[in-house]
Parts: sequence; C-alpha cells; structure tokens
Amino acid sequence: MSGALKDAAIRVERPAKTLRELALDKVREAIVNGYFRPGDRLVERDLCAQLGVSRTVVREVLRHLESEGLVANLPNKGPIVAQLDIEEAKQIYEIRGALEGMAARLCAERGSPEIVAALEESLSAIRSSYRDQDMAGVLANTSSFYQTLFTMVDRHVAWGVVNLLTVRINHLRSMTIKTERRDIEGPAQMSKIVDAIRRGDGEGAQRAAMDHVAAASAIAEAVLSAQKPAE
Amino acid sequence: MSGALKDAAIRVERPAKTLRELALDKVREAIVNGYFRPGDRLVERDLCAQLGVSRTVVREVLRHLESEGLVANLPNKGPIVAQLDIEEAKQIYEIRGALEGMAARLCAERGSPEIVAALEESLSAIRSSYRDQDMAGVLANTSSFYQTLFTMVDRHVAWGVVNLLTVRINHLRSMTIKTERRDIEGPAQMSKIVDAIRRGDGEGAQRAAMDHVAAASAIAEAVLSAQKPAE
DNA sequence: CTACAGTATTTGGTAGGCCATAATACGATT
DNA sequence: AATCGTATTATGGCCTACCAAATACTGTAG
Repeated sequence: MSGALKDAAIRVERPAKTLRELALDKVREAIVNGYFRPGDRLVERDLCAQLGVSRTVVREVLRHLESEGLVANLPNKGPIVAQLDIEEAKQIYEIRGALEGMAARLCAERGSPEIVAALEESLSAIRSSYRDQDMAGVLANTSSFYQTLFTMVDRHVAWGVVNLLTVRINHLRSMTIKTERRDIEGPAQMSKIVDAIRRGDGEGAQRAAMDHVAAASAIAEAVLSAQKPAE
Repeated sequence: MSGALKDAAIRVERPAKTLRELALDKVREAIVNGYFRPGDRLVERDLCAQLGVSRTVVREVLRHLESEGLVANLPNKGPIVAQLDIEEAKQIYEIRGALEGMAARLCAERGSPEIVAALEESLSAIRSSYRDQDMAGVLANTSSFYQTLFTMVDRHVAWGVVNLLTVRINHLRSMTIKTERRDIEGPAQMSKIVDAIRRGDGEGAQRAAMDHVAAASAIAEAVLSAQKPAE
C-alpha cells in the first residue's frame, strides 16, 4: 500500500474506509493479538463504548468475525471470542499444507526466475527479522513469502482461504516462531521450498511446503498441549 | 427442507434459529438458485420489505454473505450479487480438488469398511436421482458423498471450507450435472474414488478425487465460456 | 441455609431518523 | 441546441431509542 498519488492519477483519493471496516479491523486485531482472550465475552454495548461507534456497526462487525470463525455465538448469551481447540488447529495446519503445497508445486512448474527472486527476498527478510528479534516482522515476512507463493501463480482465492484460516491460529503462529531453534529451522525449511522451485521440481516443492507446515503444526500441538493443563 | 410438523405434540415450534439466520438462509438460497442474478443490486430497504424484517437484520445478512463471497459491495453504491468469473471458478475447483483429494486419501488410509459403505450408499442415491431426472437430488446426494468423505475422517474444517466455496459455484454445478453423459461419467468417476478407498490405495483415491473435480471444472469452463459471449 | 421472587443485564429485533453521496432530472444560460 | 449548474431522489452508512425474552444476579423470607 504505497501512497502513490503523483501525476496521471485519475484516482485521487483512497477508498475512504467506512467506519465499519475500521471497527472490524480494530476488533479483529484485538482478538488476534490477544487483547481479547479466547472465551471472553464480547458485550455489544461495551464494544460500542470502547470503539466509539453504534450498536449497528458493532453488530455487523461481530457477524463478520463470526463468519470468519474468530467469534462464536452462544444462543441467547451472546458472542465470545472463539476458543481454538487443538483438533481444529491441526486441521487448519493440514489444509494450509495442502494449499501451500499446491501453490509451491505450481510455482515450480512455472519456473519463472522472478518467483524465485521474490521468495528469496522475503526469506532473507525473515532471517533478518529473526536476527533483530523482531517477531512481528517474522510473521509479516512469512506471510508475504506465502503471499508471493500464491499470487505469483494467480491463486488469489486459495490465498484468501489460507488467510482466513490463518487468523484463527495467529496466536499459535506467534508462539511457534519463538520456539527453540525455529529461527534456524524455519528459514531452512522454506529455503528448501525455494530450492525445489528453482530446480523446477514440482513434487519436491510441494513436499517441502507440506513439511514446513507439518513442522509448524507439530510445534503448535506441543505448545497447545503444554499450556492446556496449566489452564 | 421437509415440512415435518405434524405429530410429536410437544414439538411446538422451536425456531432455535434466530430470525437473522432464517433470513440469511433465505437470501443465500435466493442467490444460489438464481432468484437474484449476478450483478443484481440488493437494495437494503427492498430486502426489508421482501423478507419482512428490519434493516438491522438485512444488513447483518448482507455482511455475512459478503464474507462468504456471494455478495460484493461496491463503495458508495451498495451490495450486489457477486459475479463469478471463469478464473475464479477454476480456482475454486482446483482448491476443491486439493482438499477432496486429501480427504479421499485419508479415507483410504484409514481403511474402514463403514466409510466405503456410506460412500456407496450416497453413490447409489446419486445414480437413482439421475434416473429420476431429479437434479436437486443429484446435487444433494453428491454433497452428502463429499460430506461423508470429510466427516468420516473428522475433517470438519476442510468440509466447511469446501462448502463455503461450493455455494459460490452452485449454479455452475447445477449446469455441469446436466451435461451430456454426466449421468454416467460422474458416478463412474466417483466410483473410482470408492474403489481406491476400498483397496486402501491412498494415492489412487487422491488422484481419482482430483480427476473428478478436474472433469467438473473442465465442463464448467466450457459452459461458462459458451454462455459469456451470448451475454 | 435454602428457595424463591424480584431485579438487572444483555441479546435479538424493531422503528425511525439524520447525513453524505451518486445519479438523475430539470432548468437556465449562453 | 448544447452545455453547465442545480434540485431531487435513491440509497448506503450510521445513529438513537425502544421493546421483549432469556439469563444471571441478589436479597430476603422461611
């Protein structure tokens, strides 16, 4: 999102986000990075106050988040932040494996150097974020790595699906990347994906991508089952 | 939608569902089976009148359908029924291939006879629906075939994703199943999936599932590109 | 200490109104 | 007649206020 507004720009202004979209982003973010914890009730009127908007807007936002799977609605009790159980998390990782594997294979089969270059750029950004202990940066750059994987072969729908699912496990992601040695192994696994793509090895690229999320899934499972009993 | 309401006296009328959900289903159905056509504007106040509910409800419904991809929102112009372009449809079929292939493989690897039995039941229901020219039945039973595939190995999330995507191409589905010889080839392809599962051949099951949606995708593409120029 | 009645909270849903913007119709001016 | 404002309308976005029903809470009477 660059602020391009120079010459020849018939496009004068930004889409002017509606209040609703602003609120949606705010609440989603609040959930995703833990300001609202799983199981917390999301009382409409409280949200109105906190966001400074009307119930109309809040209700639409809650509906939207509900269909994203971030919010669950107990009948006659109201919306709460969805709880992520371990089984669901595993399934989400599995689906990501299938789709990212597919995208990786397509990238390899296309065999365009631009793809490899773009992926390598993201990858090195990830490595440097790890060096700086910038965990938010790691997440963002990992995301852009995968975005490249999907969009370079024009798989926008699949990318949308992956994104939709990913928000639901976001807090897991931020835990997995902080685990021991993940700073080395994570990029190494992703590097394998890139290597296979460079070789034009579709099968290998797919396997490497699936291995990467499988590893993440295993870590997530360990993290989840370690913290469940404590809670 | 069965009209079961007679006996069972206690069973008064427990809507369980909120008005909102009722309205959501109604509108979704109206879109899915073509009462509202792609590109049609969905004017809030008109919908209020047609559904007999308040704007609040209508707006929530529209938001929900928007996040399902059935409705698009033009800034400053309002919601319209989403247009399905051919590229997007192909991507949806591709994703279904990946996920249904995954599910089929898992079914084969589990190797439980109940799965095979359940799938065969759906399959024969499909065949008999074809015999009766009951196209709605074909769709419903096909859906239940795949539902079995996913839920028998507890992949509810993936099934949810497939469902989400499927509504967007529903009218394509209803056209593909009506094409020449689809009454024979469709079930034959699905039968191959079942056979592979029975053999415990994960690889084969995956391939068969992917072949089946690939065939559907090819037909859909033909149908779409045939009707586009006319329009 | 329990049971129960009353009270508060909160959702689900309704009604209606206000404002901003886009499109369209309608003039008025040249 | 063609063009250039200017009402009007339609509509989305947003708000306030209200009500009914379900749920949770609380204090009191027995």
